[in-house]
Amino acid sequence: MAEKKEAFVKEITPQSEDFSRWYTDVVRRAELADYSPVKGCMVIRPYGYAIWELIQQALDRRFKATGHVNAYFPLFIPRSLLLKEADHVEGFAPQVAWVTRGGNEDLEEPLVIRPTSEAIIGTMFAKWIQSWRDLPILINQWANVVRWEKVTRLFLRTTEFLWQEGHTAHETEAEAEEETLRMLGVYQDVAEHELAMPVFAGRKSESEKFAGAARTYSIEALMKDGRALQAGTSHNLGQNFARAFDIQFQARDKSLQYVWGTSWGASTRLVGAVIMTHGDDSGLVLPPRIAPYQVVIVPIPRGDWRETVLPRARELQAGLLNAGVRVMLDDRDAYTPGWKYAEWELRGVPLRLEIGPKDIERSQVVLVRRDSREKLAVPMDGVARTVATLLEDVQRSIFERALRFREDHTTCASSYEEFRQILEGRPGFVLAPWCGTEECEAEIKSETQATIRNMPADRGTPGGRCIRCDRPASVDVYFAKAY
RNA sequence: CGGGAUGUAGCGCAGCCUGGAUAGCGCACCAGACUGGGGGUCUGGGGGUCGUGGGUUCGAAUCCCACCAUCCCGACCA
Repeated sequence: MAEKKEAFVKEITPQSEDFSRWYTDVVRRAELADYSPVKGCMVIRPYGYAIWELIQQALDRRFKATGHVNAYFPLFIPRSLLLKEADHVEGFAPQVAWVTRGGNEDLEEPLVIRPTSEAIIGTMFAKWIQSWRDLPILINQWANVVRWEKVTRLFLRTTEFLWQEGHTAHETEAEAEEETLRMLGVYQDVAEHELAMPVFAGRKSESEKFAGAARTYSIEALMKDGRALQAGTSHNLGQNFARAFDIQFQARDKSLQYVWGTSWGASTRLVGAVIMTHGDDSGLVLPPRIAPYQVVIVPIPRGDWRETVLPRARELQAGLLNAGVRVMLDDRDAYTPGWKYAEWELRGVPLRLEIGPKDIERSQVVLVRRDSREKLAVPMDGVARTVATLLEDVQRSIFERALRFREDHTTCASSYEEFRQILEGRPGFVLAPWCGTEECEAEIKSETQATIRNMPADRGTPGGRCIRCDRPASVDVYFAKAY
């Protein structure tokens, strides 16, 4: 069995041997991305970008459905604007790239390349908002941002990355909180229903919250190596940026008030999350909803296949396209069928459709699932329906598999000893009570490398005691070693 | 940014220690033929500023210095 598995794939380091290397191998071999000549910056290749586009669409249609509109703000932010919100500057200063020269002259005022756009968007909001009737403002932007990272990894952390950032302004605190949680819910929905990736949604600790936010929420996913990955964040900014950027409106009672803000973002990191949630030793396993090709047709070239098999393959392709399936017909004759099987499995295509002379004789095709490698012969009539059903089944199966994995790797700890043992032996999420102090949080981090990922909203712990200091704890929190 | 490792063809590597003639191997790539239901076979072929810059030397992939890049492990982050 092990030998057989070996035969399926070359060129990829097994996950069990070196997970990091497996990840890099898959990204490069599947042609999702490549290193560029620019330090810390990657090139997203067409296949990887196609995945991103599908994720974008999944997010974007939900943003639109919740009343948001897209806009675009400048890449550059004048230094003085960034400085306006104290926590914000302090948080981002170490990661900011500066532009100090334009053409042959030093700039009067240096520009930062946006690490995020609160400053510039807040400035514009101040101009656009006069009255409560202008509220809420619900804007999203798709953009690139730059954060000067010291250590980079393909998709997970690069100097420049693509994301979306939503920015909203509201009349009341309650509305802002509602918006923050609504968008957190959108992220959770996309993660679970499009990416088939189960996540824990919850609130970040004070030390982990966004620089300048009142409250930060996140969705946290579990990668196959047992480390957690933050996959999306939503911030309630309170009135912090409103005060810093003077975003005021005349309220219904004629008084002058500061708006309540939110911002929320998800990035190309999601592509990395998908890879590490579903991938196996043969390569990528893509959720059908975001797979650039949901089906690959491999014709079996035998004898006069170009006259017999290929036309049928084209008909199948047309039929599937017609049914709204993203399908690729791999009719290259420089490669053998076996080679193509391995190649498209490596690239994570959820379903393979084989058609050869024998199948035509029997009016059938052979379908093979990427997730289970299950092979089944199905009648050629109605194949589009079968494919649609199977795609849904793959989508559901890989979500369930990922969910089982997360459940198997999520444990409750009641003592610090137990807590440490879990993190050593079987990495994953550990749910444990926490007293709420930064001291305990920091000590746990330095002693175990685990950080607080987030705090589930629905988990109070009456009578719980902090895992670290044994003082009464108010909340259960998810700890994990994280990316 | 600290600790460690590695840079030789698209990818993976050998050669370096002990300097010497035309820098090799596997895979990939190109041409053709035979093939084809789980990474085919044969024949022929193309491709290298040996990471970059300096130095030592009659001579450097090989020795020395600096820089750069990538990976791994830590501190910071989406």
